[in-house]
Amino acid sequence: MSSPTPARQRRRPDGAAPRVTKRRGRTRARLLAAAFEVFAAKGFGRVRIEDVCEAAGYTRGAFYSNFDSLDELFFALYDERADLIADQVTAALSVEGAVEEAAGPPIQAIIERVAATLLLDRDWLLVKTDFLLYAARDPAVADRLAAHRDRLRTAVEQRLHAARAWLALPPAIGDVPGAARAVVAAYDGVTIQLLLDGDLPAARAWLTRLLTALLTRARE
Amino acid sequence: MSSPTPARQRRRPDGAAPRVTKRRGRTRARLLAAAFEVFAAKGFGRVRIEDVCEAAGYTRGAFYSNFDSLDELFFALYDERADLIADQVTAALSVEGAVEEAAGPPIQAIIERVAATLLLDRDWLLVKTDFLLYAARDPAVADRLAAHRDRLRTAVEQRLHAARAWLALPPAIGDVPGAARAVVAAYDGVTIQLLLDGDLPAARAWLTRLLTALLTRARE
DNA sequence: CGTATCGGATACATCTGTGTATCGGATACG
DNA sequence: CGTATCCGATACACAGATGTATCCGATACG
Repeated sequence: MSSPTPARQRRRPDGAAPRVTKRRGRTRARLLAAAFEVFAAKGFGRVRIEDVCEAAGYTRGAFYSNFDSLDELFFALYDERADLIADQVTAALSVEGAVEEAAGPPIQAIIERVAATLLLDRDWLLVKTDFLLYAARDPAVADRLAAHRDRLRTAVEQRLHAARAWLALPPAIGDVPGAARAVVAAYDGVTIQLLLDGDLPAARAWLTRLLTALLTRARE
Repeated sequence: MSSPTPARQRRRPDGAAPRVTKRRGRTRARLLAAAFEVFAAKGFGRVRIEDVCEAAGYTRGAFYSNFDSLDELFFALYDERADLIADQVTAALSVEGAVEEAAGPPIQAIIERVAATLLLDRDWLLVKTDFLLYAARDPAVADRLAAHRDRLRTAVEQRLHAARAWLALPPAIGDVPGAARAVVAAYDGVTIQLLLDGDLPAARAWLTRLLTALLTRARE
């Protein structure tokens, strides 16, 4: 939706536009879907190009017709999914979506919604963490990842901002931007735990507790 | 120190003890040290056996004489460093070491010490996260990693337990074991941020704020 | 429906990394 | 100081993955 990856076109000596596609889009999508499965299952470092092709039901010819390298596929996959997730989170946290929240202090509702929205799919966390480690060793990739994190953080921040009248943040957290960063940190921390034990409901419950401690003050 | 990896010995047809070593220990140590550098720099998935040997100043003969596979080296490296870190943290958080803390509420002192002790070396975080991703896809490895995390969490928990008289935990955190888990989660969350931006002082400061919010109540 | 272009399959050349067998220098020990 | 054992170096055979050149069926378009 946002920052769409431009559809890669085959090299052409002249600048003429290629006759373009339809079958192409399908195979590209299938390759990306298969790549997600394979990357999640085996980890980026253990994936061979042929693994992806086999999972998608193609041979390497299809791959090289659509991508130049496994890195390029990996990046395209990350961009696609990251945008998807960011859109979902933004929508789920948009103030419009909160009309049914009636009058009561919405902080708890925000917390529940954040915990339910951010922690969806362990496979995505696996791929995302692979990407994180790539980024940690390559500044250019780090910028790309930071952009995605900024989207998430901003979505949280705006939601908190809309509810600032009901907020009583702990002094150590300070203001709304700090609170948004704290939410991201808690999310990251719980992610690690979820990657290790695979217990999604427990991770959600634990994230809820952490967020409650980070975003609310004990009754004065 | 604890759970030392048994020194691997070359296969012998008979059960006789080999004449044993001294040069061997040195090269093994050098290989492990070089492996740490290489793994941190390139990531587990991109490291070739020869990379480690070259960094250590040996050829592959030395490697195969000491290890059976890159995995075995990686595990040995992780065990070695994880034990080292766990010992350091345990020592730094031991109640004995806290005698100079006078009378004042020691919670803040504990927080400072945890933040300073846990966040030491970005390279270690890189290797540890590589190991985490390995563990996330292999339950047997996950157990090994969980053992290390349990050591850290227990060290924190005991320290908090010793200071429980001064503790006023937020209701969402509950008891001391919960607080120890929260500390680990905050540490994990800040780790991700540090991996991305490489700003160690900022990470320490941010961890301090998070821990303050998680471990203390606003004045009633 | 005919045809020009496209997209994926196939086959091949190459490269990189691995594992093993063997050799010669180093080290422990009498 | 001599010698038996050990340990790392070297060379080689092999397996697996990559990238490319080419071919043929599929698809868009007139």
